[in-house]
Amino acid sequence: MRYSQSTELAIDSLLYMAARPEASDFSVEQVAAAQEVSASYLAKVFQQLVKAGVLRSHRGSKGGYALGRPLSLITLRDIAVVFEGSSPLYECDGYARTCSLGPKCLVKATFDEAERKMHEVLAKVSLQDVVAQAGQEAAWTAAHGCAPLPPPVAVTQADSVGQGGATS
Amino acid sequence: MRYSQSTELAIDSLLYMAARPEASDFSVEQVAAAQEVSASYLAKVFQQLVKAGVLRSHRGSKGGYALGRPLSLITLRDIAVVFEGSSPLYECDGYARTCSLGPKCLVKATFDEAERKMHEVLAKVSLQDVVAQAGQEAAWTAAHGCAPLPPPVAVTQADSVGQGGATS
DNA sequence: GACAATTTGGATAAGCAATGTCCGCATTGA
DNA sequence: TCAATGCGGACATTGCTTATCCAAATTGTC
Ligand code: SF4
Ligand code: SF4
Repeated sequence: MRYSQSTELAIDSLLYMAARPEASDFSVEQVAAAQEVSASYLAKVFQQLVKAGVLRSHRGSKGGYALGRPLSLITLRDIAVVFEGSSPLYECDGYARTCSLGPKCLVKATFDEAERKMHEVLAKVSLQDVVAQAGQEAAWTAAHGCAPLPPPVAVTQADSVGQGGATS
Repeated sequence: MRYSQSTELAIDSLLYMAARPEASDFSVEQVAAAQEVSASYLAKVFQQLVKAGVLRSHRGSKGGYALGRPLSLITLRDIAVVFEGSSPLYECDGYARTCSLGPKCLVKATFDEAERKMHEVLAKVSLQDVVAQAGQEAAWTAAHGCAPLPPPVAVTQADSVGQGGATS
């Protein structure tokens, strides 16, 4: 059991956009390049986020994606449920087969409670909390000489290089 | 994201054995028949439980499986980790790619905390708790005329209220 | 209005882990 | 010895996730 890559990619992408409050429309291409994933795939992820209301899309030329709500109203839980679904993690399959215990069963009740507690934690942290903490972190790491995030809003031109043999 | 069928099958099977404390060795065939699954598959599940110490196996003629520990020392968490693994649900893939934040990142920290809380709940409930609650449940449902579990040995013989008619 | 940029949705392939089965071997009690 | 049983490996099947491509729709700009 593991969170899908789509969930992690969505969070990182939203965080990328959240860290650049000045820009209003991000193209899939731009974000995909920053996250080092294919635009094809990220496009699908964004579509799901639009359907969920987390992103707003703007079609046509000069179009792109923007956050659909204030940062403080987008929690980690909101993003997770888009890709992981909201049906219970523990399905209680045996109930349909051999077991005649139902929702009253302590097994099912415990797993549901565990899942609820998990969601409770995720719902308490919004993207705003994350960027705020990242900002403090940035100040700390800057004092030690490492770059905490790809430089904000500084990416404009100067990307005519880069496509050569990357690895090895 | 969902718990694997193996996890649910394991729990139901262990519960089946736990409800019959007199029998000491259960063959795969017997349990598989009760759970209405193939013996082939259940055998694989049991092998993993043996490796984890939850079950003890007894090879050879008259062999079978028995619980490896007292009921009170087998928690739902113990069973879950056998099939779901213990690595974090949120892998933080972007960390390896583009993100330079690490374990200090609030995203990762929050998901880890959520998972920890979840495990905390699961670790608090043992098989003993489940069978005890099922016993109480049995008394309650018996008064209403339904069969809560395939009649184990621990049922009071005081009242024989129409246990005959099984479902069609 | 033509054009370019961009999202949308469908179709679909590739990859991978979970599911499910089979069979020969090892072990053990009778 | 023999039968019953678990063990472990190999394998087939299935379904979901990942990933790509393309035609269509939309929209700003010239
Ligand atoms: S035991 Fe509890 S969890 Fe397992 S099948 Fe019966 S009801 Fe569902
Ligand atoms: S943002 Fe946090 S979670 Fe996402 S990759 Fe960077 S460190 Fe891992």
